[in-house]
Amino acid sequence: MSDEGRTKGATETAKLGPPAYVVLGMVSLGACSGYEIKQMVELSIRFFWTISQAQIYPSLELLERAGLVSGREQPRGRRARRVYEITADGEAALAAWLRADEPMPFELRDIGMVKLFFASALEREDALSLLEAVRRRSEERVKTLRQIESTARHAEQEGNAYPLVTLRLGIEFHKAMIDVCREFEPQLAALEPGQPATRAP
Amino acid sequence: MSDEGRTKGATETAKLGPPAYVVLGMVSLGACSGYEIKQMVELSIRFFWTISQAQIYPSLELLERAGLVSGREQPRGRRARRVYEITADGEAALAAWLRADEPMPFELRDIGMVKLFFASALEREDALSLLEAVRRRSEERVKTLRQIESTARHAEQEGNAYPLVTLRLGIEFHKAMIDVCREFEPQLAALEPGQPATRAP
DNA sequence: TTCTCCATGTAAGTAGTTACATGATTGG
DNA sequence: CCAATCATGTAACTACTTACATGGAGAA
Repeated sequence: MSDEGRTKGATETAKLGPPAYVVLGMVSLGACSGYEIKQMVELSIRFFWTISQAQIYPSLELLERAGLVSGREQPRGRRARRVYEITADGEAALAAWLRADEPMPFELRDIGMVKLFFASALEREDALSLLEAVRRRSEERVKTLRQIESTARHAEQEGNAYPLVTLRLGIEFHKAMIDVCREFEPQLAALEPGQPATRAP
Repeated sequence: MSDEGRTKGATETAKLGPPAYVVLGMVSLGACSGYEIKQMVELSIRFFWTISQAQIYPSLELLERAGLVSGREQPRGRRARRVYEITADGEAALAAWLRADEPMPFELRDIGMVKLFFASALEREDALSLLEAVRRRSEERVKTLRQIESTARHAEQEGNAYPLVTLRLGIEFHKAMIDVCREFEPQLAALEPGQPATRAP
């Protein structure tokens, strides 16, 4: 516990939640305005973390009060705009969060898998289309992620390989899901048409 | 706001959310009491869906009012206990939900991947331990899931193959994550010690 | 007797979203 | 001039969790 720096920063830092750190991280990567942070999230981490606009502006205020970012008005023409930069304290706080060995639960909430789990309540044909729907969803996702790949490779060339790592993580686990679906589809298809999806005991 | 639902079944069914269908599904698989439903969730779908006890009892009431389950008091000794069975309407509603082609978003919220995405703010050593932590987490998860495998195989032998499908889905996508981590670990380790985790442009 | 499990229920709180509200600027 | 985009802010709401509250039953 580094209770060393006892600017009010340190005390406030303790209560920051993941959304605030996400905002801080995006500012550290060069996102200036709240609007830009939202866009950057949509272009990058949206597949494993989302944040709504309504969370961003309060988070920025919080971070500024804690001294982790500094903001100033920088209107574009007559349109109001506040831009932020990360401070030294902010860099330290971000790194401390990244290093912290708190639990990192893998939180998955997937109605698709839930439905599949209960698919014994369906007839074979319907269960098969459910399985196919789950597969197709992952195929779509892989396609989408592949489209982002060039951006991530570009970031890698510029010295930041981590977006590419998380992208690969996403691509590969959806590919794994596709494989499992493909493995079970023929087995299901082999059952008698019109039968319940379960076999008799 | 509530149009005093006098046509029970159809109108009420429309507003059931995922938690209620999960409860319905568990009753359909033989879970009797609220307590047992909670336990069954913890033993099965907890890795892709969770439900807290505080949601279960209200859901059961809702389902019963909608005629999708029927409950009766069945105390064990002097200990109060209400047991439920799925009704024909309930079976139909469950199947209709499973067949519905609503969107099934794959919702993942993973602080581990978020941290990895921002790992360029760390020095090489710390970034490497983060990557290793993400890998170890998946290794743990695979271990846990393997322990459930026998239960799922047993269910398969008894005619319900779907728990095994979802289990395999979980195992394989975590195995994919482990592979990606193992691929990047040596690359990171190859960088100079003490260097920032990013390479120069 | 005391600990753990069985069993239900609810009040209070958190985290997050959607939707609304406002208005400037740019590009076709 | 109209639509899309840039830009901020907030009120109301939903979904869900945590924690508390209660108490019987079985086993050590």
